[in-house]
Amino acid sequence: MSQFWKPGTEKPRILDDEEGGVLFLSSSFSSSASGYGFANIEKQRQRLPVYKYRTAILYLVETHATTIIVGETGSGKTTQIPQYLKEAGWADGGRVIACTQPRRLAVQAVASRVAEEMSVKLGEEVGYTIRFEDITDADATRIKFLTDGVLLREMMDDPLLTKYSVIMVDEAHERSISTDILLGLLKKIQRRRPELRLIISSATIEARSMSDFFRSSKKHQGLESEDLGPSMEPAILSVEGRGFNVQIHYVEEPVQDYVQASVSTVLLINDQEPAGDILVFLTGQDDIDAVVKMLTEETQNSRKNSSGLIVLPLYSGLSRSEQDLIFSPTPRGKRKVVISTNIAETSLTLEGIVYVVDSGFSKQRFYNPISDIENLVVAPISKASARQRAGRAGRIRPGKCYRLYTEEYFMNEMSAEGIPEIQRSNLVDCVIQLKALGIDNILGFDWPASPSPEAMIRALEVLYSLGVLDNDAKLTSPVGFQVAEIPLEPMISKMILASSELGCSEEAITIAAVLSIQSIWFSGRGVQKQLDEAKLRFAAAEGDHVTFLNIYKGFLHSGKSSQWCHKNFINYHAMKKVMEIREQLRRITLRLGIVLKSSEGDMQVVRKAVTAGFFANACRLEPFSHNGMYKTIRGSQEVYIHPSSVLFRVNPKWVVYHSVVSTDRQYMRNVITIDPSWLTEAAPHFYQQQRQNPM
DNA sequence: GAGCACTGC
Repeated sequence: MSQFWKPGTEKPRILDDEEGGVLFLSSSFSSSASGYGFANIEKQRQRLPVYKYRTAILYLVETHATTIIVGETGSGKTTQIPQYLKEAGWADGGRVIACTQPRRLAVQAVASRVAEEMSVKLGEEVGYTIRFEDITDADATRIKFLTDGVLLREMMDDPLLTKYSVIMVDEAHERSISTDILLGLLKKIQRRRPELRLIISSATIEARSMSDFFRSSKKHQGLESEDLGPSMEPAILSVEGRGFNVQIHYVEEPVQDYVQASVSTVLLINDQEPAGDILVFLTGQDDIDAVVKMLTEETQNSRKNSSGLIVLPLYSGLSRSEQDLIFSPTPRGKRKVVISTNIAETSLTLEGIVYVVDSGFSKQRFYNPISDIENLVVAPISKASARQRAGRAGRIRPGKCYRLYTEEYFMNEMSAEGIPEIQRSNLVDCVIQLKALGIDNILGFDWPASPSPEAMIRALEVLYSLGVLDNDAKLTSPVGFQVAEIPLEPMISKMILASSELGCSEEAITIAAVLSIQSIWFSGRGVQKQLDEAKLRFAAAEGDHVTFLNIYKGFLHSGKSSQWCHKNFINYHAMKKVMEIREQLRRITLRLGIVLKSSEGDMQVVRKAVTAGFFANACRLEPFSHNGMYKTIRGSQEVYIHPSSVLFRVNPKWVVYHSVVSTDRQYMRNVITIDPSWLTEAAPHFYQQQRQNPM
């Protein structure tokens, strides 16, 4: 192990490689103090790296329709730029400055921070909107933070987003589906509203390609070069961050087994490096549990330094209390080692990390439009992710990042950016959203990154079979518009609409709410057996959906008690979320004129309603199958009932599923028994067509 | 016999 590492080249900053084409403005643009009160906060604000670009930013926004700001974390761009814009008058005359984030937590955190800096009450001049929470005042709010998903929803009522003068899209480098749709739509809006200003902000963006995207609107616009109005040429500005230097180490030879290599590297750091916590990036729970186990054994068996290690796993499936351990301060003389998934790359920030070990891999979603199945596979990360991971070591002082791959691999083989989510996903949600916004030519939509035509066509097919789109691929009335209005997967929305006619809409919105969250079960480690036993208490012969109804009934009966949840291995926070979504759905369905009605225990109509939404996911048990193999009716794909389902090992002949998870096999999650005659009833042409053209 | 991470009127 001693010659295992070679020190990487000393680099002044992590983000120095190949950000070609980024304009770095000279300090001659630096502005002076703005003269706003509250000396302490004002001083703090002035110390942020973004401050010296204040005048430059305002100048660029004034003169360019789109400004692209490349800035590392800690530059202060998210909190400061909206304030600069407001100070410069962009919120005068009742106009609003918007700033979008991909995550709810970030929206709340940033909004509170800005309200505090401006000494205003949150929800007045500064507000935020996320699902279930609108902390804004229609008359008073001038700076509004929101998730990009909420802004997309706002476009359904106000397609040109007329109340906003400037829209800042933050974290654009993450390239989430919502961000990409939003960018495509904002570019369209810009042609109709030349006065609208866009700021695209991002950490390690391929600024050039984003700029190309916004520039190309010019050619569509024909003659527009009157002297008035902003330049359509996007401006690019780079702002440095405030992180500390992170020294990069590479392995000399490719590692065979990154699990083993992570363990050795952690022990090596612990042996040879001064105090400071370690963060290890692996791919998933399996890897993580393996490394935790190996390190824990090492700690217990060794009389050496490694006894000072506190080893903690981190992934989203952990319970709240297990996650809280991560944030407790490291005791003196000890060293914390956090073994994490990608969750620590963007969603969670750990303080006190000085060393990062990067396996070079993460689990990523890939969608196969032919089989219509999303796969979760271990894949190499991008350079942008590698930098992001390394940056986690430089938050409190200079740190080190140990990459479990060679420098040659990083330089020559690692791709610069990850594949945008929109090219790795099922597009049903995305297509219906665009249709609802009046975008008829989906295939011709101007995307920052185009999804594959196959995926697009598959989405159109599914929506057509649901009766959401007509022969001309236009939204049907009323079903199409109603499905688009309900903020759920279209198949779930269709189930709700069908339930209205079947007289079980109360049950349907409960099922819809449960299917919309990850899991309602308590996910602790080492409680598997108790969890299985608890599940049996609610299990229904019809399947998981009916089981959810039993749980919901029990929860209500207990007075929504957290102890009841605890006793039954149900996640109380998840149940609270179910109640919130259900309440939202209740309001929406009432607005759509759906009468809420319970089937009073008749589960046959409930199963019919599920079938009406999910007929495309119908499966039949293979005759003579001894291992529970099913085949999908639509594509003859081999699938199995997931072990978490109440129908696991029961293997009824006909089922529909909610989703498939794909590991070594394709597992159906959330399964319900059906009668095959309901399929032709629910979707006659879909199943007729299937018979004629078996796929 | 098994789960990357987010998110929505």
